[in-house]
Parts: sequence; structure tokens; C-alpha cells
Amino acid sequence: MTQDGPERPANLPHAPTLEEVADLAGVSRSTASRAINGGLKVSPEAQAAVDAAVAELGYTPNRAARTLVTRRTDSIALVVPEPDEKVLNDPYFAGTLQGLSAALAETEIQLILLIARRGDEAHRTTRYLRNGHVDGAVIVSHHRDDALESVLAQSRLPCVFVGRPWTTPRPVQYVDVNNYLGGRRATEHLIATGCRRIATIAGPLDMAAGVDRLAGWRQALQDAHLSDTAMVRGDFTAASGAAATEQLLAAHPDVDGLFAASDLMASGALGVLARHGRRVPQDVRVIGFDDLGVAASTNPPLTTMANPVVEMSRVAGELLLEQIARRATSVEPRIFSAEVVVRESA
Amino acid sequence: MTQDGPERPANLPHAPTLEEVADLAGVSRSTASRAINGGLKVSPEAQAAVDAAVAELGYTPNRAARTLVTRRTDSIALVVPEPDEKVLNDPYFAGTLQGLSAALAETEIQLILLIARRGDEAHRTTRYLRNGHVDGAVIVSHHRDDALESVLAQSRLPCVFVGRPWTTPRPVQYVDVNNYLGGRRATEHLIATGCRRIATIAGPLDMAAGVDRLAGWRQALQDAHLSDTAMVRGDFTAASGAAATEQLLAAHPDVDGLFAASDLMASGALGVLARHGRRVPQDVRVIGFDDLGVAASTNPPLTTMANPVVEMSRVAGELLLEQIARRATSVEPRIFSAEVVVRESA
DNA sequence: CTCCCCGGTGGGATCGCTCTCATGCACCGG
DNA sequence: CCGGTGCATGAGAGCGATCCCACCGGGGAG
Repeated sequence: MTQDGPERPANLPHAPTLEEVADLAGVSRSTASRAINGGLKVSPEAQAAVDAAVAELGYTPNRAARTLVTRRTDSIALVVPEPDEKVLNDPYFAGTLQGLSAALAETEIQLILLIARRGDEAHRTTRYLRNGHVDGAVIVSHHRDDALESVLAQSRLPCVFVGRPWTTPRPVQYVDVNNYLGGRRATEHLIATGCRRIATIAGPLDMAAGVDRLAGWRQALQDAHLSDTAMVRGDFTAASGAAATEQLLAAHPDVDGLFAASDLMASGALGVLARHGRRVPQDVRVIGFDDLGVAASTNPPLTTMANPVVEMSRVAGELLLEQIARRATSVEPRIFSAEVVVRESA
Repeated sequence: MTQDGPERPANLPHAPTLEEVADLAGVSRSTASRAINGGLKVSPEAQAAVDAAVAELGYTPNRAARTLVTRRTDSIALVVPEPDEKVLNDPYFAGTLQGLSAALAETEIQLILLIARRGDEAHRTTRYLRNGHVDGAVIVSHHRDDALESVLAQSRLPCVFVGRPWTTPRPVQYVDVNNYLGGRRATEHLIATGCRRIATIAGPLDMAAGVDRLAGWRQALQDAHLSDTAMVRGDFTAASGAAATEQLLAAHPDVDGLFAASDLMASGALGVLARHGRRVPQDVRVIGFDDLGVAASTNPPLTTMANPVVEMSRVAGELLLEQIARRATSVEPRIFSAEVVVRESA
């Protein structure tokens, strides 16, 4: 019946092509194509025949062939600067993935994880992004010196940042949580519950989230006429939080309140505080930032600022899809707010 | 100097094509192609001319066009069953990503994250995998009832499982840690440090890791003639660990040792134990499993079994690359061992 | 001297799809 | 009865790469 071409070994079944679907349905390639892509100007009979043929053969359009002509790739990149465990292990990243995957769930769009090594290999990433291998990109956790930002702004590739970009020669769309206000509210919560000597473990100062949360902390203290000198830097990880707390206790033994710019750092801090015999919250009140699972399972459970990462990156995904569909309404950033979640540590 | 073709709007720069490279280099498309792909049978002059042209134009081969003819996609899928936060938030997943990305770092191969929803949409995933959209797949965290396994075994798609698959009509390659031995050693460690009433919080019993660690726990207890009745199920998350511990304390108030099949569950357990006034390790010794960052920052720091996930999935990536290159040496599984990491909880 | 081999080259077919365009046909108003 | 309108259809031209094959010229073997 089927006469195998001599060029293809019989045991290696090849994916069905549109041509085969068309033959089986008794229509032309063109009609089959129309039926599969939305079905405009296709008679019900033809549509039904094609649908049946597709089901029977288990046909999936060859993405490469389609991409070649439409110049759409039906895939977007999630760009993560830095390959190391820092980013990947962060629940923030997991949340981004979850939100983005939710945004893409209804579409046929695939998610490509682009782990952008810095330095030499960086231009490989930017070239990949610029030369039409993806329809758009979501950039997460980027640092001040990432060249990405300007490269992407110059190229016409649709992209959305999760977290405020640094400079914008051409405005770039982004979603973010109001980190400044979050930092301020967290600190105000500490003040309201009686703290007078309030320290912070800041995030990396080459990331907007780090700078803004610190600024919020500072403003709240100045408004309350309290000292804003007890500051130590961390890098959002638990280990850095622990180390920072050691420094803090040595330099400012009188602290009675601590705002950590991430829950991971706060959890590191809790351990060190316990080891130093400081009770939380009786001796030192601690508030974190993020509330992405870690906070609920520390000891004591962590009071923190809820960071709507999942929702935020779902929106980022949707904005990107809009840009790609050229329905780009505006490049206005979408800012979410972080709310206090009271548990036991403050 | 550059004379823009009239057919394409000037403000929308198009990616350079091989043809343009060839023209600029003064050679034919064929020669340019050869020069770019390894340079066999290309004269040094031609090679140099092409290299220069590539650099000048910033040429990147059009992946779609290449894929169409070579039938390689230069991308592999990381298949994650279940979209929910459970998997994505697990440091195990982060470790997999890290290892895999390390294996691909030297290649031009892109990583596609395939989040496989179950039920209705499941066949969309398998169809995607079968119909040549990727060159291979790494499957992580799969469950007993995932249809994936048999589908993949039947298709000829190169694939490697991270974690032992359930059944293998045709042997499927995998990497794994020896969970049985890990569970046994963890329990033996508790026995050696004096525990006599040893409980476990097991992982999901539809995952090989859950079953095997439980079997190891049971064997160690039987060998030591101790009771193996104190078992509660969890799902690897911290919340489930906390809930399981509540049950455990109610049913078996005399426990003095606890083996949690994951660090997250162990950290949940630590919180509950503290709340019930049980001191760790004095009253109850606790040992976890994984050692992927969480363990070091619990309070007290968690004694656990080191699970070489990153290394393991790097090897998975390399095995996959070998399969793809048809240098598939064997389908022998690669088994790693989990070693005790002593901290303070046991 | 002739033949063949082989490194280097270019022409063209081809991968599977979409899209433009021409064609056929039914239906409507004039 | 005829020209126009519009829907459904099919033929054919590409998209940008790879790869097969024919070709060319020079050097070694017969």
C-alpha cells in the first residue's frame, strides 16, 4: 500500500506532513493549511475532513517550516543573567517561572530558558536574542552592568523586564513591585511595634530591588527621626544574611529591629540571632521580604512583605504577548504593591 | 554605501542571510555554508573571507531554515510534570537546571522548559516531544502514572530520566542517586547516635525516590531489630513535613529519631518539634535528605544526606548529548551515592 | 601522454510550511 | 440574460539553510 521511498529507513517513522494530511482529507495543501490555522474561508465539510485527518495521523505542524515563512518562532525566552545557584535557587525565580508558564499555558508558545553567562559569552546571548530566534523575551534579575538592557532597547525585540531596569534610552516595559514603599512599610511596621534601633540587611546595590528597599528603610527611619546607620549588604541568599547578621551584631549590639531585604537573608539572620541568644521577636523583631514559601517555615515563622511575583510575572507574560501581537497598548510599567504579612517574628 | 533593497522597510533591519555573507565574501552560498560549518574542503582564503563577512554582518544562521533541512533542532527539552509551585520551588529542580545548563554551556543547544500539565493537555506534550520539535529530552520528577515514560520509550527520541523510571518495556537511560542506600545510611546514622524509636516522613509513594528511601529506612530498622511502624507520608514540601510531624507526634509520642525524605520536609518538622517543646537533637534527632542549601540554614542546621543533583543532571545532559550524536555507548544507568553530612540536628 | 583521483567550488533541488493570486462557481441586481 | 460580487479552492512561489552532484584543474600513477 504505502510505498516507502528508498531514502528513508522504514523503522524510523517520520512526522506526518501537511501534504499527507491534505491527501488523506482529499483537499489541497492550501485548504488544509487554512483549516488548521483558524479556518477562515473553509467549508464545514473541508474543515471536518481536515480535522479528522489531523487526528488520524497525529499531525503537528513542523515548527521550523512555519517559522521560516511566518518569521514567528512561537517561542519566547526567559533571560536569566548569571548561571550560578544564587538565582536558580531563589524562590523568586521559581515564582517567575510559575507566573510565566501560567501566561503561556493557553498558547502554543514555548519557553526557552536563556541563561546568560556574563563576559565573553554575553554577546552570544544578545546575538541570539537579536537575530530572531525568539519572538520576545522576559528578563529577570538583571544587574546594573548587564549590557542586555541597552541592546534590547535598541533592537526591536518585544521584551518585558521583571524588576525595574536601570536606564532607558528608549523606554522599556517592565513590571515590578513597589520596593521603595515595601521597604518603608516594613520598617514602619517595626517602628509601630516598638523598635527604636532598626538595622537592615540590604540586597545587592546593583539591583534596583536592593537599592529601592534600602531607600524605603532609610526614609521610614528619617521620618521617625531614628538612626539609619545600621546597614549591611547581602546578596539575597541565606548565607549572606547570616554573615551580615554577624557583622551587624558586632557593630550594633543594641539592635532591636531588623529588616532583611529578602526572606532567605532573614532566615539566615534568624539562625545567627538564635545562636547569639537573641530571642525573636522579644529581643529583636525581624521582618523579611518576599513571602514565597520560605517565610512560613522558618522558626519562628517570619513576618514579611508579600511580593506578588507569580502574579507579576504572569502579567509580564501577558504584556509580552500583547507586544508580540502588536497590540502593544502602552509601555507604562505595571507596579504592584507589597503588603505586610504578620506572622511571629515581628 | 549600503543600498537598501526597496522591498524591506529600512527601519526594520532584517537578519543577514547566508547569501549576503557569501556575496560579501565573494564566494558561493555553498562555500560559505561549508566555511561556517566546520570548514571541510574550504581553502584558507575562502575561509578567511567568509569569517570576515560573518563578523562584519553579525551573521547568525537562521535556525528554522537549518532545522528544516538537517532535521536537527539544536534544542532539548527539560520536561517537568506538574506545573504547580511544588516542583518549581524545590531546590532539587533548581539543581537540575544548574547541572543541565552546565552540560549545555559549551554547545549551541538551547534548553526548552516543557511544563507538562497532566490530563487533557498531557498528549499535547507527548506529541510535541514525538514530532521532532526537540532533539532530546531530560525528564525530571516524574510520577508512576505519567504516560510519558512509555511514550518516550516507544518513540525514538533520545531521552534521559533524572530519577529511576518505573517500568521499562524498552530500557530507558537514567541517572539517579541510590535512594535505597541513602535511606538506609541515614537511618543507620540515627541508630548509631542512639535513637531507638525512629520515625520517617516518606516522600510521595508514586515516585521512585519516595519508595526507595522508605525501603532503605525500613531495612535499616529491621536489621537493627527496631520497629518500623512510625511512618507518615509527605510530598517533599515543608508544609507537608510540618503536617506529617504533627501526626507523628500524636501517634508516636515516644519518637527519638526522625528521617525525613527531603530537607524541606525536615525543615517543616523542625518547626513543629520546636513548637512542641522537643529539643533537636537532644530529644529528637532529625536527619534530612538532599543538602541543597536549605539544610545549612535551618535552626539547628540540618544533618542530611548529600544528594549530588547538580552533578547528576550534568551527567544526564552529557549522556543525552551522546545519544543525540549517536555515540550512545550504552543505556546503563548512572547511579550516584548519597553521603551523610553531619551538622547539628543528628 | 593519458587517465584518474581528489581538493575545492558552485548550481540547484529540497525540507514543510504559508501566502498571494487566479480560477470556478453560486447568487444577486439590473 | 448578463456582468458583478464574494466565497471556497488549488497551483505555485518563496522563506534560508544544507547537501548532492557535476565541474574544474593539477599532480601522481600507469
